[in-house]
Amino acid sequence: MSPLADALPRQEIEHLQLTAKFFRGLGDPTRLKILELLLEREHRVTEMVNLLKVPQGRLSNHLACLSWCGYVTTTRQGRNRYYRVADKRVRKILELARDMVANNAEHIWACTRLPKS
Amino acid sequence: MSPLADALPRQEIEHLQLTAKFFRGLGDPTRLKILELLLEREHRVTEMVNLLKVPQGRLSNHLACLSWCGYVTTTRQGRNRYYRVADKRVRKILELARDMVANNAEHIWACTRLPKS
DNA sequence: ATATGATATACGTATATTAGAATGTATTGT
DNA sequence: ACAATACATTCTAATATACGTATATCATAT
Repeated sequence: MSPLADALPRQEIEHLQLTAKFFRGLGDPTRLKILELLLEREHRVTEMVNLLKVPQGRLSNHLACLSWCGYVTTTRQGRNRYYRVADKRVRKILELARDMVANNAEHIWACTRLPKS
Repeated sequence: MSPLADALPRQEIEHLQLTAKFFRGLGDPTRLKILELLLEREHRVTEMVNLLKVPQGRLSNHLACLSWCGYVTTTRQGRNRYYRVADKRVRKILELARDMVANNAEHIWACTRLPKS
């Protein structure tokens, strides 16, 4: 049962849940770094594994997450799969966030409320 | 130990973690709805409790989260506290997200990978 | 057909986040 | 001072998410 179920129609709740899920796609440092790499140019999985030094399986999971959320698209070429940023809006969102975070760094860092980490 | 610690300088990792935390602030439907309300006009806590029908304590927690992340600011007037959106960039981020989600709704919804819910 | 390279998926566990409920702190009115 | 109103904080249990590791798939080369 959604916490908003008493106040809002189901359709609106679902849309909010969807958007929340969408943003959680950006809520992980590894995925953000992947997007930074892909904003420069497309990459294969192995390239990113080498650059980020994270286990391949985990990277694939993160890539799947980004893909589901619509941040990246892929094409296959032989046994390689190329990932690239799906949309110009991704860059815009990240730039806006970067600016806002720059103004707030210490504050966010100090936050010990709901998001613990 | 951060998963990126082998590949990136500490400062960059911290910035990524900060940005991730910032986005997780938007990763909850209740907080998104709060922001929608506040994009129309400022609100007191009790007003939002009435509109959203969530327990006051929980709403305060979400508001604290939004405040730490820099999405909202507050002022006190007597025993009321008024919340408002802190920055025009908040609206922009949410609009970009709304557009992207509209294009991807079924896809995001179907995602059963990392973010389980 | 088999082996190899490249990528994807699954599962158990640790940790992070949210909900639920109760309690605490200011501020105003009487 | 006392009660009432408005809001914030804290604790615990339930749920969600990321990690670590192992394994599976898929395309190509031999």
